[in-house]
Order: sequence, then C-alpha cells, then structure tokens
Amino acid sequence: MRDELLPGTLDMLILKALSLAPMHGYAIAQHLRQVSQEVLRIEEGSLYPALQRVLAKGWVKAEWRESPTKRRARYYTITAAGRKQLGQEVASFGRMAQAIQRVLRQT
Amino acid sequence: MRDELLPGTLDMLILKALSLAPMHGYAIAQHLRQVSQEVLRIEEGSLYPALQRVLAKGWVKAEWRESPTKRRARYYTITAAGRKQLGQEVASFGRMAQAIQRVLRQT
DNA sequence: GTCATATGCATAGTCTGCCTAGGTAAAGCC
DNA sequence: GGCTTTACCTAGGCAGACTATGCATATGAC
Repeated sequence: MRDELLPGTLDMLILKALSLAPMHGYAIAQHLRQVSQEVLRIEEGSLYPALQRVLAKGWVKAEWRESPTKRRARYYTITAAGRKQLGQEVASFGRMAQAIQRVLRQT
Repeated sequence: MRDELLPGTLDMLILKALSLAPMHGYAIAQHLRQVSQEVLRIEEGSLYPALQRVLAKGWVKAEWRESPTKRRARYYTITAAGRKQLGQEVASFGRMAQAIQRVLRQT
C-alpha cells in the first residue's frame, strides 16, 4: 500500500474535482488535499502526467489563463466524455471498496 | 481503474484470508471471490507472485501438504509479523477509502 | 478408456501508473 | 537580494497486476 494514494484512483479524483469547477493543476492538488483533510497528497510528479493522460483521452480540455495570483496557469475543464468516465469509475470504485470491506469484516 | 482489483490491496486481502485460517493459494483466490460475491477475481498470475512477496517479507509461512482433493498444495499460515502488517494495512486502507469518499461526496 | 473440467502451482514478459528527483519561472514579502 | 509560494513539466525508476503459458493430478461424463 502506498502512502498517499490508492493506486488507480487518481484519474477519478481529478475528474471529480473538475466536475465541481474548472481548475488548474495546482488547485486540483490543493482541493484534494483539503477536502480529504490532508490524507490525499498528490505529488506533482503524479499530478501532471495524470493530467496529460486525461487530456489525451478527451476527458478534459485545457486552456491557458491567468490565475488569481497573476501567474500563467493551465485551466482544465471536464468534458461530457469525462463526466461519463467519472460516473463509471465512481461506480467501479464503489463496487470494489464494498467488496473489500466485505472481506475485511469477515471473522 | 483495473477490472478485478484495487491495486495495492492484494497483499492485504491475502493476509486477511489467512488470518481466518491457513489456506493454500487456490483456496485463497476462491475465498476472496466468494466472500466478495464474485467482485474480486484474483488471477493466478497476480496471486502466486503476491504469495512469494508476502512469504519473502516474513508475513506468512509456507508448507507443502495434501489438499482435500488429494493434490499436493502449498499451505500458507500467517505469522505474528503478518498480523501486525495486516492491521496497519487495514487501517491505512480505511483512512484512504474514507478520504476518497469525502472527495466523491462533494457537490 | 479418454476427454473435459476443476484443482493446484509457477514463471516470463509486458504494461500501467505512481514516485523521486530534478528543472524552470513569476509573484510577494522581508 | 533572497526566501517562500505558486505554477508547470519531464526523465528515469520501480512496484505490482495482467496476459499468456506451461506443468501436473483428480474426478466425472461419455
């Protein structure tokens, strides 16, 4: 088990964050960290490759803008395909997590 | 997201199964599949390398015996270190799963 | 008898995907 | 000027699950 993340869930978490509002990469990491109460800490070396992945798959669109702090930032927006993918991943995750919980509850 | 498993949880699931009773590999796979109601399907190419791993780490012991079906089978028994590891992994998984659920519940 | 199926173990090679470690750069504060 | 924070990115490595394959034995169907 890794320390910061359940492997395989990163794309889903990114899509979920973007389903609330368009965000730039750094803000996604902060959002996840905050909402998860510091449990999920997304490293930059994980985050940016993941964003390239979801971009390449057409689940998000990207656009360069200026962040509130005046720096250039790449804003990502979830697409319709991305929302569909998100739904599937959430369902799949729920199924898995429940199955694992069933195993762990056994006595 | 892979189809059959949340990556990173396999060792934990194996240790959990063995914490109930010593078992051979094939039986572990069947047990997990059954308890999870067919959701967790452990492929043999995942299972046996995983058993080697937990064996190498001292979390289980192995012993050749005869299975109820008269075939030779390698029975695994969890060790004290294995139980400790299991406890840590369960705690860690719970923390992660809860954090992810918090993210997914956001609106 | 033999053929299929289920049981049981194992490895080689591949691929995905996260991590470590590095680099760039601008804004704000002291 | 130097430090911290914000913001992006890539190269290289490594862990771990998957596919594909091979071997062997017991049981039941035919």
